[in-house]
Amino acid sequence: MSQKGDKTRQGIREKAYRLFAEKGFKEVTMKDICEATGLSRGGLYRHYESTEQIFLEIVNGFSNRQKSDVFVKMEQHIPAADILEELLAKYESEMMDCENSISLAIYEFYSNPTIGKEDNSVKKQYEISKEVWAALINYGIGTNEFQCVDPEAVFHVLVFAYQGVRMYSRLMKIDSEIPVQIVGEIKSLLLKKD
Amino acid sequence: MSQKGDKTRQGIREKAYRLFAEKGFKEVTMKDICEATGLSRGGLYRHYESTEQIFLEIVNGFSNRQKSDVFVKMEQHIPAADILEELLAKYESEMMDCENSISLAIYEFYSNPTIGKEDNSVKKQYEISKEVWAALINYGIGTNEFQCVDPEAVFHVLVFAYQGVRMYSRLMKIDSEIPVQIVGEIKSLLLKKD
DNA sequence: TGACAAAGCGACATATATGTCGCATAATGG
DNA sequence: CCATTATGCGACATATATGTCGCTTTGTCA
Repeated sequence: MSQKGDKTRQGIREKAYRLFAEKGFKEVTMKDICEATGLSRGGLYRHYESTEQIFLEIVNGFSNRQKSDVFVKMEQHIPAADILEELLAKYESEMMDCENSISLAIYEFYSNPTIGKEDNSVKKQYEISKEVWAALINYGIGTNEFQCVDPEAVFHVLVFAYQGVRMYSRLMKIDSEIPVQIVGEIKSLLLKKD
Repeated sequence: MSQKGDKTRQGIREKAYRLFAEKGFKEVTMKDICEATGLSRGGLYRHYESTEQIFLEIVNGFSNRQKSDVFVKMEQHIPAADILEELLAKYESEMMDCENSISLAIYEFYSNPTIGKEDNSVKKQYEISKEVWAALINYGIGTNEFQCVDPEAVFHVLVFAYQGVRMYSRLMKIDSEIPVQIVGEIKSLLLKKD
């Protein structure tokens, strides 16, 4: 039952992801996605009825993946420092992956008064992200690897300041060392000196 | 000669500014600006031929104003701490002024591959901003009010991290204390303890 | 105040995106 | 293998934004 449809939808999401990350949400049209996937208009509309729907399915997808990743590693008793390292690396690679990151598209999507006003998927993603970080930090405090810090504060610095820095340095086309510094500061904020 | 035209153009820029700040760059159409100003299509096109042109004129306008403001105050030998306070307050009020700030629209404008690719106005604005901050910080170091810090680093933290935090806290609809904390940290980074 | 220029108007042609529909083709399961 | 359903196609109607143009109205200045 419908294996091909699933594959097509996944292909659509993958192609659309790159488009959203490169151009932002509003800049991407159904026609663009048609061209990227090789589907015709009718073919695409068969699976998704709007860019909004595609976007939301992408966004919801990867916050859930992130969540399970970290929780699985904590259950395997992998050192908190290692999980932290990996999570930061994932942020890093996501940002580097495309000319511009998907984060801005998410911001654009959510801040736009005409779209996604009653939708709370992005807020939900934020809650999930916060939950993941809080769990990791508390876990690290439990294993005596991390200092006693406020998980929420660390999360805010990371997600907000770090991504803000990334965005703006890319905007200004600066090879700024600031993002690297911030990652370093987050680590030193968390990790116990020994 | 042409006083009315100047006044109309200024009105267009003022109305358009609010639209860009609220909705981002791409979301604003010439028709929107018509409605906001009360002008007809033909009337608007008489003055500006695209939203891009209007946007650039706005952006170029206010970085130049900021520059002269700070330099005038330094010439009047106003204490560096006071100028700093005022500049931070201006950032703050600009961010609070609209539902969303113009900063995002600037980012959107510049990062969009299809627009403003060869234009360097935004980069120029960045250079001007950096120049202003560097001058202020060096001035404060000269008057022995500020500690010896790297002006560029402070600027980056301010513009990048601060605005990133602002953006994301608004995105997530959080009444975060982080922006306030960051301003506090910038001040303590700069000001000498006495 | 009258002539000329500037500003403003709205209909029109053009371009592009959306969303739909009947039909064609390909996959699936009995 | 055939019937049925899922998938894919492209033309079409609709909607919205752009940019133009001839005409009217309003300023401006000699």
